[in-house]
Amino acid sequence: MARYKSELIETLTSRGFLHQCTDLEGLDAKAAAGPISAYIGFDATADSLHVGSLVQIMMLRWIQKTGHRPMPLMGGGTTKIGDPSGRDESRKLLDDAMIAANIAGIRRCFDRFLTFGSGPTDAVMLNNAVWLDGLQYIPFLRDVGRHFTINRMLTMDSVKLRLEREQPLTFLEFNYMILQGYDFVELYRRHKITLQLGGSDQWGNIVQGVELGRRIAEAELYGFTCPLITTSSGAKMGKTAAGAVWLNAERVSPYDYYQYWRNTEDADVGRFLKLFTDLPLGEITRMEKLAGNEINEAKKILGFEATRLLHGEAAATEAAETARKTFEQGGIGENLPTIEMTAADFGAGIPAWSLFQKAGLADSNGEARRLIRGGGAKLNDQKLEDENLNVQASAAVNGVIKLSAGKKRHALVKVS
RNA sequence: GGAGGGAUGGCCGAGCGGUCAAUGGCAGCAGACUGUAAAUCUGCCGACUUAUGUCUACGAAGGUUCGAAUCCUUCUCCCUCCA
Repeated sequence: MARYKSELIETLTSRGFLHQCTDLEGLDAKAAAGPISAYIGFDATADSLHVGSLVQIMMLRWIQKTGHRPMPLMGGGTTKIGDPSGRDESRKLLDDAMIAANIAGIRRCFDRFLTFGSGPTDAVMLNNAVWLDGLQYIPFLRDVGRHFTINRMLTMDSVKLRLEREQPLTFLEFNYMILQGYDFVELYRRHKITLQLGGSDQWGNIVQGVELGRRIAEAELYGFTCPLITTSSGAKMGKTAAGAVWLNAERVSPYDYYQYWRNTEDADVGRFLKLFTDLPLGEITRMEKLAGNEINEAKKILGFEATRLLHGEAAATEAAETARKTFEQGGIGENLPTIEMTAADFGAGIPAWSLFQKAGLADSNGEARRLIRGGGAKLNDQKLEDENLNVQASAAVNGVIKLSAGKKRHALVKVS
């Protein structure tokens, strides 16, 4: 059945991770012959990764699960430059302290998905600042710069698109791909890394690295990219009303994370199960066949599994349970966002719109009013007709007032 | 160095002396339909306890005017062309 010799390539291809590879057969043979080390570069532009990076993280996870060594590379050095790929404007430059803090935050995300350590297949987190910061300009130009032609660089999409749109591209950013290519060679020399993975937008940069390795280190390097993951309706992964879906629990709670996956579009369920969970393919194939209402069961599994990977079994169970109570029983789930108030805070009563604002279901009082006027607000599951309704502390049932904005957004007010 | 063009709400983009809290589109929120989906249709979409009210806002600071996003001056940043 298997089309490939190595478990690694068989897994990655059958689960939908393959977009392009520099030499799929060669890589397959190498992976079948013994453990290899592979890396993916991550920018240190925020203190957490988000769902947009999850495909890459899952690739590293499979690297490890199939007996190889995953090496997440932090762009401590390259973050000071900014990748021009896919953007018209230059990135803001970050200073060292911020980058260090970001790297520490990102490390916590990785801990969930990879096993770190010093064993042969244990992950090690690397930072390209180690070799980039002390780089000497003239030697670098002579050793590395000579292998890059401007002619070639101008044809790279990241550069070409910027120029075609007549957007400025600074020399600083122009150097990004050279440094990324150089990273690969350094990683080969230092850690015997022979495979770079990345998103499809990194293809050009990856190929540069593979070629540079062949030229200056006689290394046989491989590049492998995964497709840019979008939803079936074309939206990029990981963007919601509230902003990016971060992997950090402080930014996005396990419950919200669960809900994010629970609300996946029908057409994406199978694909996402393959990409974002560890479930066996056979099981996923079975779930993909579910149609109509039944596909919701598959979405619950997707939500649970994705949350379990990131936040652990207990948090996933709790999130699923909260969702079940809230949506299927119309009751009160424990994990809903909650604010605390005392009976004294209520005084003679608080207007309904104010309560919605305080509970975080509306950004401003005006928005809360509009929500109620538009008929989208509920208090203890009763539709609110009057935005000025005076809510007393006694409105609490078992010490809790449940507020709802629409069908999906709920919050609790605990009255003590 | 010289000559032009531009900077408008989360984004794109109209407006070019009053009727402008500012047309449109996108995004977002809510309602209907459903399955906590998608698509579609409808409403909302600066803030203020809502008020034919006040305040803040059209790059920044001044000025002209009864009145300025719109006119003038200076400044900042960006782009294009010439040298």
